[in-house]
Amino acid sequence: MAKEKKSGDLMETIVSLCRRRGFIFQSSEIYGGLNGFFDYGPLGAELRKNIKDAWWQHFVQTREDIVGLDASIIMNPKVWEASGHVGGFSDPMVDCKESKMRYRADHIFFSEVKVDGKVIGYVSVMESPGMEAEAKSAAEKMKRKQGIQGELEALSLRDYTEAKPEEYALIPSPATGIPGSLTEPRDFNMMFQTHVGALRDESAIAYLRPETAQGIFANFKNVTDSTRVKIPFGIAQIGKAFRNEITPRNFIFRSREFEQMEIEYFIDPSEETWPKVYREWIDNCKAWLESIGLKTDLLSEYIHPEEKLSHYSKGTTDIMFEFPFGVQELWGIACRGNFDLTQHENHSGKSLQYFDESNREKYVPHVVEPSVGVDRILLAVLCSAYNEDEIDGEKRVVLHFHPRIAPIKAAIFPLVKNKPELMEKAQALYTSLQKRFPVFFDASGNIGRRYRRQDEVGTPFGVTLDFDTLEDNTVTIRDRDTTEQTRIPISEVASFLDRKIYG
RNA sequence: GCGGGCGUAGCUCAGCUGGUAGAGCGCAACCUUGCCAAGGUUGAGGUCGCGAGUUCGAACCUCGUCGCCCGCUCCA
Repeated sequence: MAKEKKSGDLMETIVSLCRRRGFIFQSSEIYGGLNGFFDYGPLGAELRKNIKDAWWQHFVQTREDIVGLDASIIMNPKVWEASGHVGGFSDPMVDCKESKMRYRADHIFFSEVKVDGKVIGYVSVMESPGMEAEAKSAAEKMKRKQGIQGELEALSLRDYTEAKPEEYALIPSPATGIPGSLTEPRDFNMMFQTHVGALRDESAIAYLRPETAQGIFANFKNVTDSTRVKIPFGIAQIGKAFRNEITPRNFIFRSREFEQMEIEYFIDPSEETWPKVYREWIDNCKAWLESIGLKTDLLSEYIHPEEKLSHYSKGTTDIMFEFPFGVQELWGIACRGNFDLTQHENHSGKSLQYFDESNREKYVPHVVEPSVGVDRILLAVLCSAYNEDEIDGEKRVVLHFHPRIAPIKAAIFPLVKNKPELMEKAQALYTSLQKRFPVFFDASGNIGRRYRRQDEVGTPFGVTLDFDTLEDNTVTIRDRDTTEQTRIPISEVASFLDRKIYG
């Protein structure tokens, strides 16, 4: 839920930095770009990979109860019928021709106004807790205005998707009250379509997946048959998903091609189990976000109100992040019951039951689903890390990335360029470190400038070789955040970095 | 998609009432430099988002298109 807006300036600054230093570019920019698609540059690609690796390591490789999966992007279209995406993954929209507002059709409610069985007009209201009362008072006002006596019948509110074509001209817009100013509902299916095989007819239609979750559900049986997982267990997946969003916005926050990191954590169906697991997952996800360096005070939780939940959902909580453009969803943790597996049972005709040895019971497992976007995390990481401070009165731009996810771990600097012994030694250190860490070598310009250049891309350490190095084989390590320097033997640089990065 | 604003070098911008482009920063090379964007010299980089039209002539006017920002909407 977007709350108050802050200045967009910070966002623009970050977008500009991303472009300038090679984190993120607009897709196919030389051809004018394409709305809702982005390319990750050299530093962005590293950062992205580090985020995914950190996630995979935390949630898959270091856990005994979660296994990985990498499903195909295009699947049998029946998967999307079962999941409800073919029928329901669209938002019918209506525009108000007078007020220029756009609404989701199922957010507008309307009713005919009847007095003594005679229709005297229509009222419409926006979906809200008090919409019944609001509609009733509008109906009464209409009755008074038309000077009609008699008994006002109870209103029957329906949403705008249920309006009959002949009613479009009669229903007023909630914004203006003028009948007929709304357009008819128009469908926006958000799935990208393609064709599989040479024929381009109806039978060949397929979709780019709009979420990775269904790849997990569709493989539930494969995983339980081929591994020895026991409930509770999870299946994790990182992969691209595609949604033809009506309005991609806020840089990479909502794009048309994005990457998800999802887990379906399967549990027994008892009423006691899910609330506990649900809470554990919320805490676990927050802990991971903090472990990659997101500022705790920018995180919050949003619990979806019960009346907004889908019929099958027992609860959903979003971990929110305070972006420069508002507080927005970062990570959704949803308790989806056994809806998805049951749907796939029904549509595929295959049993997706699980036999629980512990109580000799057969059931379709329930699921808790933590789902997060790589690109959203990356944006949150950038926003959280970005800072401007001052060093000796000079402004500095710095990205305070956690060393674990920083694209470059350390930069190697010979203090000056015109001393061949220094250059040689620095080169040798660089070459040896390169085998273990992404490191960067820079000998151009004065040392201060080189420090600043690395600050701006979030390199946590600067290793400088100076004249003492030639005497005693020590180097200085300069800390990005404090700018303080410590001197250590050149032979200990690798283990120093290892400790700082992996703890 | 609808409405409003915008689009000149990597960045920030200048460019008079139409006469085919400039600055600062950044970048590269060299010199200098014993630790936080120093100094000097040289240099690279723009068919003014793209495409049409008007005009003798368009960065500047008109239309279209693409993209960006804001609102409606969206939720990983």
